[in-house]
Parts: sequence; structure tokens; C-alpha cells
Amino acid sequence: MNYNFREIEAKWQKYWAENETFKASNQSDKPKFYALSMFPYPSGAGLHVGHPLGYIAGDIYARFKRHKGFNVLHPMGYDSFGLPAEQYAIQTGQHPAITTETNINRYREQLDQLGFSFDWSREVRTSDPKYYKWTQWVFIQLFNSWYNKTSDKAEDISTLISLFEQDGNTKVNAACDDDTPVFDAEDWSGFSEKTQQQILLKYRLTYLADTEVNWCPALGTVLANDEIVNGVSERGGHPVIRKKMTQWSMRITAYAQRLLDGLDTIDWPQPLKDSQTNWIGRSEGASVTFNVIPTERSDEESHKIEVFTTRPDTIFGVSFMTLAPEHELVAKITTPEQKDEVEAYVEATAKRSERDRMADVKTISGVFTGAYAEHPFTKEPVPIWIGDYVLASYGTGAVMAVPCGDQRDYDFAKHYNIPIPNIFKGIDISEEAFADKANTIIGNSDFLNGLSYKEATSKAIVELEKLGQGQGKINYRLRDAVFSRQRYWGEPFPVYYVDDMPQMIALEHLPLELPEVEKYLPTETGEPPLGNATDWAWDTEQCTVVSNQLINDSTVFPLELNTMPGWAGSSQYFNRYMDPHNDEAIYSKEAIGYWQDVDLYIGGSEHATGHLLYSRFWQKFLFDIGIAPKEEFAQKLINQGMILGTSAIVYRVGITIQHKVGEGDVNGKKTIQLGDAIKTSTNNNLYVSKGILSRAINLKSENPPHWGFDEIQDIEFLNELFEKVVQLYGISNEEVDGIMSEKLVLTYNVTPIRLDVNNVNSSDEIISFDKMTFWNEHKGAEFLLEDGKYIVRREVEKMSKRWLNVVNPDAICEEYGADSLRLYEMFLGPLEQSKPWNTAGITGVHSFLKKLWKLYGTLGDSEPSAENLKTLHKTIKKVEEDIENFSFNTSVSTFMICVNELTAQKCTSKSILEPLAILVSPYAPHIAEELWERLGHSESIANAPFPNFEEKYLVESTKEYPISFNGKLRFKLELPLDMGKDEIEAVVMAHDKTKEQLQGREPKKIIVVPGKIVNIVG
RNA sequence: GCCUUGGUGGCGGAAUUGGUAGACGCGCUGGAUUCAAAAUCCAGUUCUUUCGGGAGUGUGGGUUCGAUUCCCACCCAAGGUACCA
Repeated sequence: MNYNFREIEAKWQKYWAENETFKASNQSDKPKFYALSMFPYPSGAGLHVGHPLGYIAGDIYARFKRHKGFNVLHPMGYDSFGLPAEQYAIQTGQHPAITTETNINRYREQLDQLGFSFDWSREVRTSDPKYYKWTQWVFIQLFNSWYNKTSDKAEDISTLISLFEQDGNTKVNAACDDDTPVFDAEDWSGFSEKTQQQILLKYRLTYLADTEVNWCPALGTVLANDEIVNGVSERGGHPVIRKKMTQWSMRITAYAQRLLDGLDTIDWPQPLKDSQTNWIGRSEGASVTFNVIPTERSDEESHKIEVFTTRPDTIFGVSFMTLAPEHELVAKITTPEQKDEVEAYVEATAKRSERDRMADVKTISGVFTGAYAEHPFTKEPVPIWIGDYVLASYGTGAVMAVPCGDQRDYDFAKHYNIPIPNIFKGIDISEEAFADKANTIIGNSDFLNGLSYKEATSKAIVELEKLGQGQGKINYRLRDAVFSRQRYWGEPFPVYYVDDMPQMIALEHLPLELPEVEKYLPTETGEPPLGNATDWAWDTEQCTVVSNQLINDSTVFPLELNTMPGWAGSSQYFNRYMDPHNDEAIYSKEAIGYWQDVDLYIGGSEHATGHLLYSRFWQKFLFDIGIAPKEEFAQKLINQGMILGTSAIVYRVGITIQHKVGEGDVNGKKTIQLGDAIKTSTNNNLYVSKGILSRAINLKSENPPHWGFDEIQDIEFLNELFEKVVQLYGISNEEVDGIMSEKLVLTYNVTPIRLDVNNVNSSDEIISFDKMTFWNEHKGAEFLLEDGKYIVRREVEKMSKRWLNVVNPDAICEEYGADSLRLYEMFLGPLEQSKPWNTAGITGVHSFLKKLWKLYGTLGDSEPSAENLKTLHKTIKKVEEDIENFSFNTSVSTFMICVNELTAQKCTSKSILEPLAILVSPYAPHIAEELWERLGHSESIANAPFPNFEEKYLVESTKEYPISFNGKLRFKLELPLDMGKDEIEAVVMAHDKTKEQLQGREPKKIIVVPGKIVNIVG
């Protein structure tokens, strides 16, 4: 009987669904294991072969853990809020909820056919009001909390209020806005209700603030930095301006240090940890205050410039200061003489996009303000410059420039002839700055002389503190996260406004559901899409959403118009799976008490500084308020590599015919002057196969060059091509004569075009010309073939719709089955490595499954042979180790070896084949279930105990020793394993082949490693 | 520039602690079976060779009896990141 994978797979998928085989219970005597794969955004394109890679790996691990006796939680859901559905709504008017539902159904179908052991009863969707009720709830908890730096955790806002009532904020050590005023208890009680609310907003973990954003008026939305190219939007090329908007922010900076420290406690990939570390960007140093020296002519207030430096030890090397052009003091301190120049510079800088400025690292530019600051120790005047190498957004937007110790300061000083004092003992700084902290000995620096970097730094800070002009400080690059989006398809904020102050809607009235709108675009007045809703006001008496017309600002108030960003819903979904249908709480204490945290999280590395950082922040917050038992949500994380597409490229060849108007010589090279084109191919209908074209030009370059007659060496190709061209582009006889007589010049131009990869087979041939996507656009296309085939060029790049290189799993499932696809994706290579998709090898794993099937053709109760047992136990050992190490590719090889060996041994013994079915089951669950049933079991294989490895079956009595001479293997010799070192040496030395190798020479040294190797030197 | 990861046959990739480099699969070559094809099975397949051997894991050094593995310098590729003071 043949291996009928279609029947088998359908049968077991149905069985699993009907029997809820993978439903996890929140109570069990077994140990728990939580295996999670990142949930997908359900895009309209459906799953491609890259998506399942991580899911298959997670599924193998989850199934393995079930065999190992764990109670496994392996859920799946959808991150279903997002931009594509909204854009589709804008174009078509179809409600994003409908688009999303359709896409989810398609995803579910595709996921089901791959045989994953998901517990679908726990599915979550971030766009489901029952789910986002709890996203809104977390937001409210954040709003009601502040960060106490003394206890180093988030606390309820009421504790802050009582502190204010006792002492004002003088004794409060909190994460708060920079511009928070200082007040005492009396001030506090004297403040109006609104002022008190405004002050509290400066402490809340989520707060409203004016944030500078990239606003694109044409698109009516805020763009992220990477959505802007050369100052215009990437999509549409519309102008983008910097604009201040009132937006919600998350005070993630309060957690900067804990987010950093937590990385040491979790088993995540190093590159991912590194990018989070860089993103947080901790730097230790000091803040130093420089007093601006008042100019004689001005009697205005005195100014102070605060700078952050990581090198307070080099303070005596300061020879100038630089402010960012945007720095608020620039206008105030610039002298009248310098005013015009400074203003021109500031204006020129503002015109350049931040991207431009960052990209242009080489140009040195700046302007002197005319003002001076006083050096805190020497009291010498220090000139104040502005320069665009100082960024307003980092630190204080001002630096103390130490040209001898910082290359940028050095270059700037050189360029503007500013002195470069040397404060390093025994270091030559005539060529470049010296930035090696470890080898620094300070000199020429008063009380710092002779000290190392470390000693000088702490000494300088102590002295600055004495003067009241500085202190040790830790600076972070991490910024608070903007949490508002001007979009429709996201979670609404549970917020209404009373006298412009935000108020939270009480838990019992959540969820606050998205209103219906007519248009999904921003309003004409530039408000977010929710501004189009007619019923979007909050009635505080009825506690319900009512018509905007009822707004009276006494009982009915306007609701927030922004929605939450994509990462809101994904920041707590992993916990919600533990108790997904709970309407009373985000999850029960029992549920999270049982499951605790994610044991294994698998997903893409692109989420390193987004989802994975924000989720860690939310988890720490939930931990602080006693909702989560663990401070980190995932103990181990694996990044699966990306599956790349292999694009197929065809070459379109067009022509231009021009008059030759003259000839000349340039540096001995013949040149031709050409006149206007008398003919240019407009319909570009000729496609030339790769092999032919590559004889003429180098196809590796992205834009193949134009080329003329003379450069083509291949006459056969030339004639064939010319014939086609004459025919296709209607070149007249006169023109042909003109070309032949060299009065006219014919130039070919080549355009590479991507072709849908589904039209190309694994030998790079186009398999069906009439299915080609460009066929309709280019009716009557002609092909110049090689050996009757059109061969395309292949290029490995990211799998995307745009490159027409997307391969979806459906066709492969249809042709080879889900088990083959699962095995093949694992067999491609190491899980964490990116690799191009190529179906060429899938027949290998498929025929392995057929061999496996055959092996179970005859089953008997015969006693297994020693050979059988050895093969089995070797396999058990390797497979178990491989799964634990996430080395799934090598266990597929191991299975192949095992089946090849057992087939050769003609093994029919159930006591071998039963455990083998369990070993295979995590990888190829359908066939394993079917074989298990054939072995006489009525229960699913899913919970069958994993076979025990027994060392005794692998014990060998002899070893085939490699005998090498000078490290090179010469022959092998089978010897008993219990033979001692001296005995081995004696046997080897007595051997004929040894004598032959030595040819009478006396060996200098003989190395014998029992059980491993013999090496003879001489 | 910096950080990270990697570089092994025609291809994907093995070699877990320094001990037989190239497991397993694809592809290719030859053979069996077949009227024929598909499928299946068997054998071979790093390169080179005067058939003794010689070379060989990005390059050049080093440590070692022995290096894909450890150390130093460099080259290349991919990904991330950036005037971060």
C-alpha cells in the first residue's frame, strides 16, 4: 500500500480538531511548558513559506515536550490591528474588520493544513473588543501609576499625591518631565484642581506631551523616520514637516536601567540583546554647567549651558563649546556682530532633513556665536560655537569640546583654527585625537595631573560638585515612546477630556469600542479618522458613548481621537493566552500563577527594538503592580532566520538606431559621434535567454549596459539577434543596408525584469509562457531561446510581493504533503540562519517519508537484533540532543540514516518501530499518528512517552583506529577497545603498513590516544 | 566607522569537548528494471595525478604529535546601528 499523504493528513487533522488533542488545561500534575510563536499580522497575501519556519520549530518543540510528559501550552492568535487593512478600507470603503476577518480565515486554513498542535480554544485577536478591553485596562493602570526611583518600581499615583500633600515634590525622587516645577506642600494644596492634574501628568507612566513628529499633510498622518526619504514621504513623495502635536507617550525611560539589567537574566540571542543595549544606549559621565560670560553691552539675565560628557576627566582640555543650531540659547547669547551669520546657519540647517544631516558626516560646518562661557576651574573664557554635528535630540544638545580627546571636536578645531591643548601625558596629538581611555594619563590639568581616566573622572566630579557646577550622571539614548497614532484601525484610548484634561473611563464600562466612520481618512481639519465619527462623545451619567452633538462639557465630553499603536496589543498577548476568555480580569491569578511565563518564544529578529522591548517594559510594569509573577515574560527566545526568495529575472532587449555623424580617437580608443535616433523600439518585445545574453554582456551588474555592434563577439548570437530585431521592430531594408555599411549605428539596450517565480522551474527554465505575468502587457512577445528553453537569471532577495518571488506553502502541501513541507523547512539548514527558498531538495525528504512508510509495511513481534537496537538508540540520543539544541536540520538527517539502516537490516520488530514512530512524531506528526494506529494503538501518539535512551546498546568492543603519520591518515586498524596504550603501540608498530610508511626510519614520537587515534611522528 | 553573525564540494549543509573533513539530502555520471517513460533500486561523485601520491575548510602567520575547531593580523559577505559627546 502506498503512502497516501493526502488522506492521512486530512484524517488526522480532523481527529485532532474533533478530539481537542492539544487543548491545554490550567491545572495539571505534570510540569508546565509554555511554547509560544509570535502571532502573525494577517495580511491579505496569506502565508508564504517563510512564515511556517518558526511555527514548525515551535511545534516540534511543543510536541517533544508533550512526549516528555509536560503540560504544554502552545497557543496561536492574530495581531489583527494594523495599517494594510486600513489602507484597503481607504481605497475600497470595506470596513477593516471585514478585511481582517477574511484574512484570518485564510490564515487559519493555511495553518490548519500544516498540522500544528495549537490550542485553538485559546485564540486571541488584538482587534477583538473582548481582547482590547484589557489593552485599554493596562493603559489605565499606567496612567494611574508613577515611577518611584527610591523604591525603584512603579507605584499607584495616590502614593504620590500623599507625598505632595506632606512635602510637595522636594523629597520625591521620581521619573518625571524635565520641566516639572518645584513646589512644597502648601503650594500643592493651593493649586487649582486643574493645575494639580497638570502636575500629576508630568509623573504618570503614560502622559500627554507636545511631541515633535514628522507630519505629512498630504497623507494626513505622522510618519516614522524610516518612512521618509530625502525629506518627502516614501509613499507618494509628499512633503513632510516637523510639527508639534499633543500625543500620548509611555514613560519607558523610567525602566531604562531595569530593561538593561534584565537582559542578563534571560536566554536570548546575543545580537538581539546587543541591539536592545544599543537602543537603550546607557552612557556614564557627568553633567557640567558652564556659565555664559555676560557681554558688556547686555545687562540681561545670566545664562547657563548644561552639557553632558562621558569624559569629565578631560575638562582641562576644553577649548570651545558647541551648541546644536536648534539650542534655545543660541538666539539669546549670539552677539550682534555674529547675528546674521548665525541666523543664516540656523536656517540652512533647519532646511536639511535630519537624515541628510546624519548621512553627511564628512562636511564640517559651524559658526561662532560671539559669546564666551567661563571654564568652571580655570575661569578662562571659552568660545561658544554652534555646529550641526551636535544633535538637539541627544543629551542636552550642547557639548564641551575637547579637541585633543574627541575626533569630531578635533576636526572642528582644526577646521576653524581653534587651539588644541594637549592634556595627555606622553601622547602625540598632532595628527589625530587620542580617545583611548585605558591608556590615558592626564597632564597639564591642575589637580588631575598624573591620574588615570578612572581616577580623574571621579576626582573631577567631586570638584565640580564642590563648585555646584556639575555632578555624575547617567544618560540614556532611549526616548519615551510616542503612543498615539492618527489612524482608525487601532485600539481607541479609554479617555475623554474635561476642560482639556484627560479622564479615564472606568473599567466596568470597558471596552470602549471603535466607532463607525464614513471615511477612514483624516478629517478636513486635520483631525485623526475618529474625528469623522458622529457618535464619539462620553456621557458621564449614562456611562456610554453618545452623539457628538450632545457634548455640553458638563456631563457629555469629547473622546480621544487618536488610537494606540501596533505594539499596544502585542505587549501583553502572551499572558492573555493563559486565561483568554476571562471577562473579569486580564487573567486570573491562578492562571498566571500556574503558567508563570513563556518558556520558549520563537519569532523574527526584526522585533528586537520594537515589540520585544515594549513587551519587556509592560511586563515589568505589570510585575510592579503585582499582576505578573515574573519580571521577564520569556526566559528563552530563538530568532528563526528569514527565508529568502530567489527572484527570476528575464531580459528585455530594445534597440536604438542612430546616424553616425563622425569618428574620432580619444586616448587611442575609437569613438563614434552619434546623431539623433531615427528609430527606438517602443514596444520592447524581445526577451533573450540568459545563457545567450551572458555571452555578450556581464549580467551581474544591476543595470546591464547598452552595447553596440562592435562589442559583441559571438557571431552566431549576433546574427540570430539581428534577424529577430529586424523582423520584430520593423527595420526597413534601407536601414539594414545603412547598418551594414556603417552609416547607421544599432545599439541594443537591455532591461532586467522580474518574472513571477511560479512560472519558472528549479532548472531556471520558464515552464509556461502563457502564464507569464508580463504576457498580457506585452502581447506577441518574442523569445530568443537557448536549446529550446528560456533560462532566467536568479537573484536571492527578500521574499516579497514586489519582487514576484513569493512561494506559498499550499502548492507544496498539495504536491508533497504537510509532513514533507515540515521536514523540508527544517532540513534546509540551521533554524537561526537566513536561507533562500529552493524546492529542489524537497524530493529527498518526501522519498524519506515513503521509505519510512515502507518500513512499517510488515510488522512482527520478533525480538530486535543487537544491530536494530543500536540503530534505534543512536537515533534516540541524537534526536533528543538535537531538539534540545534547536538543531532540527541534523535530526532530519538522523532519521534518514536510521530508516536507511533499519531498511537494510530488514527490521520488522514492533519494539523498534514503535519508539521510532514517537521520535518522528514531532517532525512529521500525520504519518506518525497513522503508523501508531497501525501498530495497534487507539489513542493519539501525541502524549506517548518519549523513548528512553539506553547507553548499553551502543557499547562497542572494538574500534577502527585511524593510524596517521605526521597527522595524515594512512590506514585504519580494527583493535579491541580495552587494549592498553602500550599494546596498541606494539601492534601498530608491528604492522606491515606501518613499516611500509616508515621505510626504515625510526619514529620520533608515537601518540596513542586510546579510543580515538594513533599518530606516528617521524 | 562601530557591533553582530558568517565564509567548508556543482548546491543546501554535517563534523557538540582540538583527533578519520565533506554525514544527510539535492544535482550529476553510469548501471538495473521497463516496449518506453515515470517511479524504484544499485554503484560512483572535493580537486588533482604519471595511479605511488599530492593539495584541500576565505587569505597570511602562530600554538600543537595533530587545527574547520584555539590565538594574532587581514580579506569578503549578510544583518543591525550611528556625528550618542
